[in-house]
Amino acid sequence: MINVTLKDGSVRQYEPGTSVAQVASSLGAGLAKAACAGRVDGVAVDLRTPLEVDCAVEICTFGDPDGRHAFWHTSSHILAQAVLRLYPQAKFAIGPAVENGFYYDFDVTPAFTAEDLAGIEEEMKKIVKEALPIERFFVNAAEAMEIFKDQPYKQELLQKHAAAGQRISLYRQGDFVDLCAGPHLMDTSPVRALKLTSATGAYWHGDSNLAMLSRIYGVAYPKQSELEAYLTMLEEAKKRDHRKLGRELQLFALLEEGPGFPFFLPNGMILKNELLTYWREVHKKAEYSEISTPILLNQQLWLRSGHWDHYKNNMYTTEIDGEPFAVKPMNCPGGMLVYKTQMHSYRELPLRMAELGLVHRHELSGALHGLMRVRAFTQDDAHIFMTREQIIDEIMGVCRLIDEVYSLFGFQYNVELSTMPGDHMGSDEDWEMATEALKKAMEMLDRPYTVNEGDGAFYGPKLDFHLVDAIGRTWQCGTIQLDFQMPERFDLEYTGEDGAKHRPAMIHRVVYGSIERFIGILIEHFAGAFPTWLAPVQVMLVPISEAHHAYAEEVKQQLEAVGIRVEADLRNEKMNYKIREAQLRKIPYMLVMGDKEVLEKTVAVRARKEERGGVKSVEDFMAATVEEITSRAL
RNA sequence: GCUACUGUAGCUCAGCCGGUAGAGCAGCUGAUUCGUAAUCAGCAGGUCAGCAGUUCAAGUCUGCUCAGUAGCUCCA
Repeated sequence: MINVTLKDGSVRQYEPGTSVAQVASSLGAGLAKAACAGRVDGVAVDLRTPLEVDCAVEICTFGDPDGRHAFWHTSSHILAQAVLRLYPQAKFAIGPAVENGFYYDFDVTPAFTAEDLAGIEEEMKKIVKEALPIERFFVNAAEAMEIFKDQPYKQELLQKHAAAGQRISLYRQGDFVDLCAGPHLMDTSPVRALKLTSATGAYWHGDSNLAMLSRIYGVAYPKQSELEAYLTMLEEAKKRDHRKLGRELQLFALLEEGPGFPFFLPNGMILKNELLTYWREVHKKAEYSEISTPILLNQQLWLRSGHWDHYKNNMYTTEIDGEPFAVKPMNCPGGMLVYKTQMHSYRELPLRMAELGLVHRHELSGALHGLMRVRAFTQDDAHIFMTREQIIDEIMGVCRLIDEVYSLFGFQYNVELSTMPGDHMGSDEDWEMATEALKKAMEMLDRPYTVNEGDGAFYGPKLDFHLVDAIGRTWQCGTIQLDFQMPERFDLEYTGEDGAKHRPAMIHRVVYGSIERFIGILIEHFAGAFPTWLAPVQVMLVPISEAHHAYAEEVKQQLEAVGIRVEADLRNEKMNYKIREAQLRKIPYMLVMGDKEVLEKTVAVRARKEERGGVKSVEDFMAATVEEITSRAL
């Protein structure tokens, strides 16, 4: 007998070969049929995995990651089965569960379009109704090749297994058999609420040199109400889309005349300038100096920096007096030249030079996305030149700076360490040393991070800071890159204590990342209702009728005198109309003024934050608002 | 760049089987002077993304180009 320790700690005995599902069903009616997968000793397993040794078993449901995986994976098989029934000529690639649902890739001609989805969805619902048992079985490589003789993509996948001499795991549900490691549900019936969300293209193996397949995405839940909740969440997310809000709040514009080149409107410019003012304050405190370098520089410089060899495809070029020039895609080479304009002593190090540099990169047209992905953007860059001994301290200093800035906005973030890519400059030893330095700094700060192998910049490894936005997407913003290559290429030097010349080490780093992307994320994070210090208009004055205009003008001058951004709505409109409009513009405060206020020299405050509302003296309102703005309260 | 889709007034959208463009909001003018999310009336707004083609006739059909959307690839 095998001893099985259950989730609650109790121990039961089962015959060898009993499956996790049988354990589950012995624990209570319905469990085995529910949308669930099993875990044995904390490892996700298929429910029918036989128990062979003493173990701890827990049963997971749709609510946890393993349960979802099994549920969505089975959903993708149902999708494939439906496609097999309706499009027998389709070739099957792969169909995994993903973060929010599942997909399956097919090779069909013509490619699937959105119109095809309804029919496939209907067929899927039939398969769910049929409650087909899902059966797992194993074959050898030759048998598998026979089963998939008409499926070139499956055959390609099988070749790896065949070489390794492995037995091949297959799943069958009714007339459909797929190559799959599982886990899956026991049968197709729990997939009650499903929806196919889109039909798109996707490269085979994610490689843009290979064939483009037709991918169908879907979501599925055990209950209709859960599906509806998910769809509602998507609708809510749409409402805070920065492209929509950017237009409505007149923050920025993206016009056909400049694809990927954003225009900042007056309101957006206020927001941007507030961010930059704060940025300069923080950097001054952290002992950075500020420089500015040209946008256009001679091609010779880009050859020297390595950008011409490694980044040419993304660079805009032109010619001046017969000489080739390029628009800068990065600020570093300019920064190197600034360093070289003078001799440097070890006494000056670490030398921190910041630059709000406008860079241009030719991104693929299909990659552009509002302010999040553009072709011209301002990096809040800085280059730190230092001795090797100072590296760890400087990295930690930048980490703390990034944390301080992100915290101000209430952002969560996670950190990734990206290591040496295939296309890189410099020796393996330098890369090793640089990577270790980044790791060491993170360990000393006791910050968690994940490793992203081979994703570093061509000149050095990096720590990437990913902000988590309002709907759970992550965006790469801050980055810290340690670089031994540029100082070498540009022959940078400093004079050491010993009077000899030494090579400084260098860090590239950004905090916001790009001002444009950061603004995009801020818009979605706050759904356009910015904290008062960032709001383009902080206070709207709403006189009830013309008789109160003079008082409104008077209050306006008082507020302006202390630096509050205020507008008076003196249009010939009803108060309700003015309030509605100010509300839609997401202005933090509305001051309503009628006979009563004029007489008492007060204002009736309608505030976005409840606690700031009520009737107040102008002085009290001003003092509280100035405090809120200067403290940059959320 | 690739796959699929979309493009009509500043914005949101209608426009059937091809017969020569329509609404609401915003804007302008006038009336109205009002207590916490839309006062009423009138006026003005469009080379139907662009360029070709089919047709007696194209917003509508076809092709190409441009731009956008969802993904893929790439990335701050």
